[in-house]
Amino acid sequence: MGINELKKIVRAPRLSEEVSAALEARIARGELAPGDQLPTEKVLAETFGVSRAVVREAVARLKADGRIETRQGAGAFVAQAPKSLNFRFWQGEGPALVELRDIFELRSMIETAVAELAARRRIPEDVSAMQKHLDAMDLALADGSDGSEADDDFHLAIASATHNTYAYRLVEFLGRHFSDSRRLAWAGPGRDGALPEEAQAEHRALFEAIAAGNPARARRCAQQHLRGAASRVGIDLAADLTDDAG
Amino acid sequence: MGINELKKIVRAPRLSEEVSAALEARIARGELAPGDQLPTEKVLAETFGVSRAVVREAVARLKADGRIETRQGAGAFVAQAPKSLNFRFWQGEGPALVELRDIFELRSMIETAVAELAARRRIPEDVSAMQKHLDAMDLALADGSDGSEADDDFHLAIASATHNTYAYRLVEFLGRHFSDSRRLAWAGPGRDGALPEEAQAEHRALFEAIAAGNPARARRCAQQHLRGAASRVGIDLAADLTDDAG
DNA sequence: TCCAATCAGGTTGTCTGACAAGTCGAAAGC
DNA sequence: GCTTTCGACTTGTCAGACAACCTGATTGGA
Repeated sequence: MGINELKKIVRAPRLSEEVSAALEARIARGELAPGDQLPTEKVLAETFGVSRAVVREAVARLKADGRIETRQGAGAFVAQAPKSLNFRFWQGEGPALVELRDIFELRSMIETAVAELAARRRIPEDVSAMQKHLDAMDLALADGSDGSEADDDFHLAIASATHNTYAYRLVEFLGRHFSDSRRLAWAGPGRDGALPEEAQAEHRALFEAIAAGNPARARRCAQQHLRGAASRVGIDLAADLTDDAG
Repeated sequence: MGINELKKIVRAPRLSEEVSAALEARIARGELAPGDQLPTEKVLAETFGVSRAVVREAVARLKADGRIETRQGAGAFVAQAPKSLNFRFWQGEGPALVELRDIFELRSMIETAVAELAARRRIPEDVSAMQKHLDAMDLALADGSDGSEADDDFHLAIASATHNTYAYRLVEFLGRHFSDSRRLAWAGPGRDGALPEEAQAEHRALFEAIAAGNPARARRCAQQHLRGAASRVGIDLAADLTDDAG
């Protein structure tokens, strides 16, 4: 019922967000299939009890997400194939452990390949950039501050060394979703343990393999690092991943 | 009416897109650093010579992308680290040919890892699903029809065999943006040549490696298949990718 | 002097009404 | 029967107004 939805939306924090979320839900639920035409902005405004301006902002958001397309004079339609990938890793509390494992695994798949490619393609500028972020992490380790940002930058520098724009963007994308767990690994359970030091050792090994231009070793180091990172948040990645791939 | 037809072809520029692109460029160029406050909507509207509604839509888009954040009463600010969930490959028509190599390369990186994982995890149901799509491609090959859909399904079946939701979704996403070039490989330049047959041979080798549960061979087959696919559209992936990774 | 409450100006969020630009189907004319 | 024209409809844009909210400065008292 539209009325019940309306009641919830009245005087809610961000009207346009509520509307876009409601439309998104309809699409996800299959009520609006790809190719279907959305109700007109006028109808939507009346349905949700908001002005057309709010509806337009909600539509603009979905359009930016690639979920719908609009044609002036014709209407708005559910997009056939979204042009952007929306990994909704978790909403609300946190990810299930199974999902976390999948994510770490995907990350491992990609970053090992990235490390390998970086070892082939890196130029001196890439190496010095990596070195810089590695030093920053050393520093953070020494004074006990948060090195998760340098950690991020280090991995991005590796991705940058592939000289492949899309690989870089994918790593960047995945890294954003990992900022929480990465920060956890820095400031989390192992404050008194040697967890960050362990990670840093892995970082250094990975760095040296890439700097030395050894693709196979870079791959192995990246794999080991990702396994370590996973284990540091309580996930065993090596369960059925024997190391015959290196 | 020649002019009007031309106008039809060249999509009319949306004002809000121009504004958002301009703002995005400013951010990318560093004129607006993370944390900086954007000019007010009023100023932006005057600057670009558009109404505030257009500016708001442009801002809404950047907000949806996570590039900026707004606080009612305070202003709009460049996001510290974009935390968008969107991985947008390109906006508009499609990638430039120069970028195609990067994309094929990324695809190769991912699908080789996917094939390897699929070889470890596949269960009988996965194998029969792959077999089904392989047969469909054989059929399409025999009667000369379009097998690109079965081709898609085959690769998705492999991704599904990893039993990793996110890996599947990533392959699905990449595949969608590759439908054009894949169709090209089927119905394109090699109508009289043996290109589809060549691809099918690669498919079969890949299938058998996964079905046999041989991760290393699956990886090699996937890599060879992607290289073949790239070469079929005129891209040489093996330029600096020696095969010491298998 | 220091601190807290208050106030004023500015900024985003929303509403309303209007017109321009474009689409689509049906009626009108040949 | 076919093409053209027209009109209703939809999205895109504009303008002005008010509400909700934030921020910094002022003001008042301790």
